[in-house]
Amino acid sequence: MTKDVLLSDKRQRIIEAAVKVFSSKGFHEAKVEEIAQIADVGKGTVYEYFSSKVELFQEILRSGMEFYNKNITEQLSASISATEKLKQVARLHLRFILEYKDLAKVTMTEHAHFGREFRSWLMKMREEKFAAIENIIKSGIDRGEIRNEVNSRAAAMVFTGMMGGLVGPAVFGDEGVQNLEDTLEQMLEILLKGLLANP
Amino acid sequence: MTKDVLLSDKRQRIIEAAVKVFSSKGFHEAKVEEIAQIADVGKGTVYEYFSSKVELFQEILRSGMEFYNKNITEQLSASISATEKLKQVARLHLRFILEYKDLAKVTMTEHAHFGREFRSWLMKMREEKFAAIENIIKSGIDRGEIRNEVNSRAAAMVFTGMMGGLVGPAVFGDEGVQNLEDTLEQMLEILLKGLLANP
Amino acid sequence: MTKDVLLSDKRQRIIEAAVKVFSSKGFHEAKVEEIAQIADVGKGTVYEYFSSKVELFQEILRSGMEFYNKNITEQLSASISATEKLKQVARLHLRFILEYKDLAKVTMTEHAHFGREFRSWLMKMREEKFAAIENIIKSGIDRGEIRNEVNSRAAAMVFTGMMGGLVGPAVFGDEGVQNLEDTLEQMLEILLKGLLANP
Amino acid sequence: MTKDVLLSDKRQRIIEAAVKVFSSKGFHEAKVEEIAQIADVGKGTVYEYFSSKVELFQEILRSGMEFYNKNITEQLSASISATEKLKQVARLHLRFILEYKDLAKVTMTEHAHFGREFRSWLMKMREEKFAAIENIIKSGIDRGEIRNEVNSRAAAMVFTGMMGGLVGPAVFGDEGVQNLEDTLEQMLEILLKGLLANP
DNA sequence: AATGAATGAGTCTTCATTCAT
DNA sequence: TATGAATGAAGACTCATTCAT
Repeated sequence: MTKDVLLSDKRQRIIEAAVKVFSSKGFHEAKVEEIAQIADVGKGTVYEYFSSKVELFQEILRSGMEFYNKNITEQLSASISATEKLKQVARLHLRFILEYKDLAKVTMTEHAHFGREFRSWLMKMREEKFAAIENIIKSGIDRGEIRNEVNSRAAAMVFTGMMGGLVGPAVFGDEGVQNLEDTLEQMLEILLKGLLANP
Repeated sequence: MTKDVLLSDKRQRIIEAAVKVFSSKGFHEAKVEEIAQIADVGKGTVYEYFSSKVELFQEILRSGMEFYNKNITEQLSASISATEKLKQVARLHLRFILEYKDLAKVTMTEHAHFGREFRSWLMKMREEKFAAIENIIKSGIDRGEIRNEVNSRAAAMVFTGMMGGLVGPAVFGDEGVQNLEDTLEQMLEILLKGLLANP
Repeated sequence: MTKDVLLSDKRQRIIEAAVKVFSSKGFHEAKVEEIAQIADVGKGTVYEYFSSKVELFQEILRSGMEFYNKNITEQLSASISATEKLKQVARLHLRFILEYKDLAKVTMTEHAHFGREFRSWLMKMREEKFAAIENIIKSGIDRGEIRNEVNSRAAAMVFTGMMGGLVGPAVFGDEGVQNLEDTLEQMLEILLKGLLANP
Repeated sequence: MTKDVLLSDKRQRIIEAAVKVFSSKGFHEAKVEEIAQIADVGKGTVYEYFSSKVELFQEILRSGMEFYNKNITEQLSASISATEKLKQVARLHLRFILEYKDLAKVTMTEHAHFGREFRSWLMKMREEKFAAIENIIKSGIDRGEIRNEVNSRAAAMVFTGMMGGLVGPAVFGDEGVQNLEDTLEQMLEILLKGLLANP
């Protein structure tokens, strides 16, 4: 019992330390030794839990994405209008990113080092998220909420791009961006005006 | 003269090779030796023109941005409506990115390694571009083209984010994204509907 | 009692596992963990019985040599001619090697790692074996069985070398060497023809 | 010119240093850094000439064997009796081993680390040497020099084993073995007495 | 100016050994 | 006694950079 807790504790500490270091330095500048130090474990211990630096990075991405998905999915109300759904997703997304800035940063950086296999997994993940947004929009069109002329793919792209445009600077900027929630509402107002049949 | 030409020829070849390699491998996986080989110069020659690998990377970013700015600025008609200006900027941007995919890729990747100085230069650059967009929108509001209620900063963010959402996959995706120009028009239709006073 | 048995059982299992692993991988490529796994004990347990990997290796050599000596000595008839003794030693040696191939392999490999102390113990062991052969030959000369002109040291060297030439490939070769016993008889025929006064 | 000389000079120095270190410590205990130090080059320079530590070791084996073969082959008189040929090979072998003790030591040690490919090349090499000896013996039998009853394979094995029995201790023994040449003659006397039809 | 051989600082990774349980 | 999680010393290897030619 105690052991299990300790074990996962150590694993968790390594992950958290890695998120910190990867997010501030990027994959290559991150040193395994520094991660170990911050996690307060021996260098070798990192390799007890992860077979390599790459595997540690990928594991962070993997579990980070899952965590994100669970987080968003669980909180998303089921039976509301498409308009409200888009608003909710946007707000949850922003809140998540701000809450887990470092994790978000890791997720957004260089993925050059990985095998084709992992890269295509990553792409698939993104496509799934994109498809979810597109589906919300499609259902909005079906329900007459959103204008008929709207191309769902283009609309989803505006939505995801818009979110990226908002959180990107927030995550990478040295100084904290202020009033993000207000800005988000204003962005949503514009987007929805562009989408809706009867704004 | 001939010499000068040869020299700058070499410098140019190094830059082009570096763009190729940096874009396909990222900064750290790019090897100076490979760049030299592709440029068909000796490894030492790279250091005749650039004091370090980092400086070469930064120079590419620097000149790439200048090139982008000149390219867009020069082609942008002066006396047209805000609506047309936004459309033009979007189209020119897309065309530029597709034309200089590799350069774009380099511009979009990891900047973790650089000193505060360079990073803030990069931020300033982006802010300038952002401000230009915001100014177009402001003038649109002033001229009554764009709705009064629109927050210019939020609108500019939607615009830039939207562009990022469009070209990101185009640049990083393995398979070429089709119909980008069509998609752009549909995205613009949505955005402008959201912005304009009398769409 | 039961405990003692269990303990020595464990010790024995570790030795047997170690022989297997050392013989197939050599000292350095052999991992303590693998030995422990094959012995079906914990990694730490190995260190309950042997103070280090080197000590385990040396213990195998030590006990292996003792085992060999006892094996040969016990089976060697006392009152027979030198000729017959040489034949017997040769046959017993071959049989032992084939029976304990892995152990033999361990005995025959790299001893570079050990302290001077252990290396000289090893040398002493070999010299003793060599001396035993030489004594058989000397007695053969004394009894008129073997030619007067024969140099006993040289003869012993031919004998031991010959045995090495026979079993070396048998132990290290990937494919099992066939007809080793026949070949040994033919080798003995040659050697004895060379040694004996009245072949 | 100068450059070529320098280059091969460095490569040669690395090989010689490696022979020294590999022979005294074995493959695993040999450190690349020590080899570099003894060769008086930087650690990285070793990797300019050899792609890995293993490759360096294999190259030594490869070129060492070739050197040995050339050395023996070139000096071996063509048109002499089988008896004289065996004597000559034995003497040349001994002389070579004593001259290149360290190289010989390397050749005789652990080959566990290598891929199947290299190991079978090594086996082939040995088989060729063995076959050469066997052929000398066969021709001796054909010419009536050597007894009809002699099994050529067994005889070749006695010969090669005998040589191993002589040079092994000479190479690995801490103290120089004396009178090796005398001992060899006495061994040859025994062997030839055992082989020849009319000794 | 151009080159590429030479270099060694810097890192990931392995694994024998320890020690708390 | 038995264990295996934890450790860090040690070492192969990489590659940006230098500098003699």
